[in-house]
Amino acid sequence: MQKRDILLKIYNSLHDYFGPLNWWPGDTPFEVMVGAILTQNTSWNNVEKAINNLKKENLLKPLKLYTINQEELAQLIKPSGYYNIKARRLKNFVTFFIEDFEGSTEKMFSGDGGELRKKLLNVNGIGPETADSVLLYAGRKPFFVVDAYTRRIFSRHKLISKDSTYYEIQEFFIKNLDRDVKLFNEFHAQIVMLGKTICTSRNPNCAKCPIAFLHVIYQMI
DNA sequence: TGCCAGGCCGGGT
DNA sequence: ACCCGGCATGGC
Repeated sequence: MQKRDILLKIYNSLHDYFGPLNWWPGDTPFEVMVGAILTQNTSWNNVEKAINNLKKENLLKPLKLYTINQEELAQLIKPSGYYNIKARRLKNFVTFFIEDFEGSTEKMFSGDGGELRKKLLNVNGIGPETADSVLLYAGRKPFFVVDAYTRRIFSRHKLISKDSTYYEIQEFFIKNLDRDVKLFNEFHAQIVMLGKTICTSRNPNCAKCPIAFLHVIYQMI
């Protein structure tokens, strides 16, 4: 069986099992980008609290976050953890967003995303996963997002090596899938859903994966 | 009750 | 080029 067919089968199984997930949770592309920074190594549940604090104060807008005092911002996003660092990272990103694109997502995402990705990685506090999340979920550009769940699940099932780099894992998916925004969007969401609901344990013997998913994996190896 | 969550940076080898 | 400590709240 080809890698390509394996991946597609896994995707179809997950999609059948969980149903369409319609990611990313967020009302606007700007909210998606803020969420992408706040969720770094943090559960989404905590991020929602921080985002709600910002919404409640009507601060979830580029210019508001551009002008707000960083210490005040830190207090508001406290529930999301690492709040001092994340306040600084949000400031860095919003400054970039305002000064390079006038706070316009249309301007920001006008290209194919290749140049933008490099610029995003130049913003202190934005690494490869956050950059790809921004590109895929806020900008609808076909960049596959790799996260801890992706690495854990796919290496545990021997589909990638345990110590592959971010880019090696990303290559594995991009090379073996059609470069399609909708597919990349839904696939990553399904992987996170799988990890969140039944596979959060780091125990390598974890056997709580959904039957449909396991069936596909064990059929191949 | 300790362990973990949708990473990333900076300093040290 | 890796490796590692630090960052921090809330849920189970």
